[in-house]
Amino acid sequence: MSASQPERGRSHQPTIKEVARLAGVSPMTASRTLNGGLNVRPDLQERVMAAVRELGYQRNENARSLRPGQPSGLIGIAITNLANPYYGSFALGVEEVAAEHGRRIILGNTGEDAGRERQLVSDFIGRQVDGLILVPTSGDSAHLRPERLGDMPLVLASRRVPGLEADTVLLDDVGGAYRGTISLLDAGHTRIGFLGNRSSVFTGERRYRGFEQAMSERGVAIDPAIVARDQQDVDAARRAARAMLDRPDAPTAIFSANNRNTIGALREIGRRIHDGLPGPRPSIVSFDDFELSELMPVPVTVIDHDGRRLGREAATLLFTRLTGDGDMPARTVELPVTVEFPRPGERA
Amino acid sequence: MSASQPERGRSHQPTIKEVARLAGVSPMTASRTLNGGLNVRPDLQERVMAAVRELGYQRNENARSLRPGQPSGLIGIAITNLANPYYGSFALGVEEVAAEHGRRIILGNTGEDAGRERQLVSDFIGRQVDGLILVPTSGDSAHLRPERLGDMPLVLASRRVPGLEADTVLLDDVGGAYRGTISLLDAGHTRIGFLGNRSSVFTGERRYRGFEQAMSERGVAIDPAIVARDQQDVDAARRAARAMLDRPDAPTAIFSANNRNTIGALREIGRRIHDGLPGPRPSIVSFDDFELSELMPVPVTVIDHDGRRLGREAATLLFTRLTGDGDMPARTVELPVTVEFPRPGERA
DNA sequence: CCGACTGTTGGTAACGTTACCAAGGCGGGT
DNA sequence: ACCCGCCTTGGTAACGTTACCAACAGTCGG
Repeated sequence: MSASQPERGRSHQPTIKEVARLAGVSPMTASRTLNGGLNVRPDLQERVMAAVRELGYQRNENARSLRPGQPSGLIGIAITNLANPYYGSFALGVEEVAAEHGRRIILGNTGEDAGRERQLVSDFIGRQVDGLILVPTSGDSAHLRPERLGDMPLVLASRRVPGLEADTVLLDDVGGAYRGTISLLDAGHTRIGFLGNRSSVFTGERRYRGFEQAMSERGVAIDPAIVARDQQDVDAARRAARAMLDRPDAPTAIFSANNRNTIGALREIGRRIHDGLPGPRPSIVSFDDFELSELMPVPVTVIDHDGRRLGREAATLLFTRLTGDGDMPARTVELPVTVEFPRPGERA
Repeated sequence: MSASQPERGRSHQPTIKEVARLAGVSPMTASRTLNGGLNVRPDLQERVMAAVRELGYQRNENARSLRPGQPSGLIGIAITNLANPYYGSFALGVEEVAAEHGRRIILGNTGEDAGRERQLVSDFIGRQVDGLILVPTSGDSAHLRPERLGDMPLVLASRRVPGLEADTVLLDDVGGAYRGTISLLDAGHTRIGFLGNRSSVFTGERRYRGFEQAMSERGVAIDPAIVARDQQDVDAARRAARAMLDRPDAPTAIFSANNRNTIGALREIGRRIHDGLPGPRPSIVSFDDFELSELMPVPVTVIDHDGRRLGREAATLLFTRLTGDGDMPARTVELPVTVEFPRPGERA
């Protein structure tokens, strides 16, 4: 699987020397023209530009960045799961800000695999990226330590890495989960189930903490029997929801800490309604928005957040560090989330 | 917005010369070791590898690809809208296959802007990408002509570019739309509305054609009054659906040619149900899947397709061309779509 | 014991670009 | 008229890497 297969020869990209020859000037004059034309006679500039157009010349950025001090103009991004629409938006936000700064992004998908993350980071460094933005996996993170990264600027998104000081953009997971849970308590629910990720997942831990805070603040006990924190996919979430709802003391509301769990829970609820099973039709609070939540057969409150904005903030942090003092202390930006209640009356 | 701000100095990446010095060999021996170690004494290889580990050496891929004939190992991708989950999956598919071939992807978002696409392609070429994969915009495409691209391998995805011969991966838009429409006709519907894109959009045209084919085959007339082909976003789709459903001769079913139109139509239907408005509760056929379609208040048939697979096919076409004969004629792969009916009984 | 061949190593040059320096031309001030 | 300084131009070298060639050591067959 290496890159050693025979490659077809590009039909030859013109170089600056050929441009210079065609324009009848030295490569230096052509280079200066292409870099703003400082101290180049206007008529020569025109000849150079004409030659550029005629040959379809495109500067070789790789060769350019070879010279010391020249940035490559590339930003490396590693994301845990590009198929997740939220991270697609995130990548878009980063791409936009990068483009505004004349940079491009190299993108890799880790699939939550720390080994793949290490490999990607290493490759990015080999391509001389100007900085790294990553949604870190929860595995081994030795490859992100300062002694390995040198002073390569690094921004973490969505999650922190234990023991690593770096610029970070996060959501207000705790606050969002707290407010979502409070809304259930305000509506009179006292038996609330929880679906989420295990505590080793950074956001899983934070969202559970927000849930816990709200419950304890209102003096409502958390029943471990209706807390399920180990679902990674929709089917597991559905099974966990089923187990909860099959209980005689089934919850009247469910807090779901992420999109996968919400979909699973709603599938299970849909099945029960269709099959005419008895038991509560639990309200849902879902961390992560999804479209048409207002058309669900039970009221769904969503805790919404903006992946694109998270990406933009991450890129902004990176460029601030890139253009400013590299030794400033690590900063953390925590983006607000919004709690959107079911539109009144739009639900039965 | 150029890259001319002061950059912080990287703390110096070690070079192969430093590795060689530390290992007590020449740079050539170090280079050979790193490239497979052919004809290098094992003990020297070990010294080199030890030096690599000690210095944390990472080969500079940009310098490497400067030598003629060396591929850069980069694939350029331009996508119209990364925030669209379908294209996120597409990018993931490309990334996976690229990674299997030891390549990385540079990703740009065009936002349906032909000028931006031109800029991205030009930049990708400047970075010496080994190939291009794009979801083309519908604007001017002069920058994609062979005389501009040389023999840079190019794969188009989702859409063709008029007058341009290139490897292409498409969905079976016509067949999917045909089968979806047939399913409505089979269910006894004769008054079917259409929501989609204008005919200048490649998929918009193809999906309408499939719809048309099914209708004419069954001898059912298409009423232009309930055909709306100019909606780009959810709100416009909702307004178009509303106009149709407000008519005395409202359709009893709607064919929606894409996700945005489906969401808009369903929002409008949800509103009417909630407000208790009279009129039909139209069944929907939706080109593009979405989660929880089975929980909608009206039966939804989805025409499903796999963005990741489309991405994998696109990348496969590219690598076939890259490793094989560059002059083989352009190929087109048309991926099948699946028509998923509402799960029987799961709907009222 | 010699020649040929194989295996191993290193020097040189080149990829495309631009920073640095040197040199030439021109204008203005004295 | 002369000199100084600025504007303009081009030559050279260097960035990190590796292909090519040359050189040398060791081995084997005759």
